[in-house]
Amino acid sequence: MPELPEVEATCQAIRPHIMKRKLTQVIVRQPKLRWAIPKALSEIKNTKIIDIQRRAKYILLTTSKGTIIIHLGMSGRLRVLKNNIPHQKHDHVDFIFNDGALMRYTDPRRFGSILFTTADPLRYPLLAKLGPEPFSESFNAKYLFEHTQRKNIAIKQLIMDQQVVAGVGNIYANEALFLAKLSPLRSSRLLMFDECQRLVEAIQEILKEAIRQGGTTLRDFLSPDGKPGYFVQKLFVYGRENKNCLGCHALLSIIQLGQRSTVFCKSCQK
DNA sequence: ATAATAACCTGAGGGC
DNA sequence: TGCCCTCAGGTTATTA
Repeated sequence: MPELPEVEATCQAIRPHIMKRKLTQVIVRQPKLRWAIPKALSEIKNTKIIDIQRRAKYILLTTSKGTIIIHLGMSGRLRVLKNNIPHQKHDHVDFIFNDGALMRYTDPRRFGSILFTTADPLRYPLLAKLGPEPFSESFNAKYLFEHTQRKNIAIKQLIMDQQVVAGVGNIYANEALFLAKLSPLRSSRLLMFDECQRLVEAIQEILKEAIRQGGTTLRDFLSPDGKPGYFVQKLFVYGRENKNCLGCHALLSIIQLGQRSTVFCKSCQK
């Protein structure tokens, strides 16, 4: 899926097309996503989109009647198209606007979700316990250091925990650890304060650069305007197992860590 | 309470 | 071509 930068890119791309527009109809062809799409969403009509925000990997569409919460899962995608474009196999939901535009949710694996709440979306159970945004002031070395002390797990798994910091997924966890010269296997409790400082900075830098580039292109991520993201050209380790480390030329290792592929340089990352 | 693992799905790609 | 296997941007539920 889309990790934070891809979700951010999605928000930026759909914003000019749907901001302040009137949503006239929501067509749900396949309600079975990660959770069933609530019926209230299909009943929405003539609702203005007031704001488009991102929280962690969630997209929040604020409307005059409540908030639509969208998560793209592993393979989800949102695009804005002209109306009347025929739907294909995995085009599960269409959001139709009064100006003829159509925002289409496509998701082959259906790990994503589309939810709706009339209450504060940040209090919604799935969002309530999320950790700080990586660019917020509360995500800093002291904060991360405290979390490394609380649990004893591999540092990679710690930074992928959405309750520790929101938005870091498998690609950017690998990349950030390379940038910080830290082994993904390091026990969190053994991190020094200055290593936490480095890691915080690495996470921020890698995400910032990825956002600047418009996200990463892998199998099926295209930003909603149809352009691919370009970050893949800048990946140091992800997907480069058994290739040469771009720092020292040693062969990059690949291991499984918490069921996720983990690529790193045994020589550069300690 | 914490940590590992199973589960939810479909499609792509490799080996034979 | 086709079958079988493994793997893929995530996160929750279940088990130990």
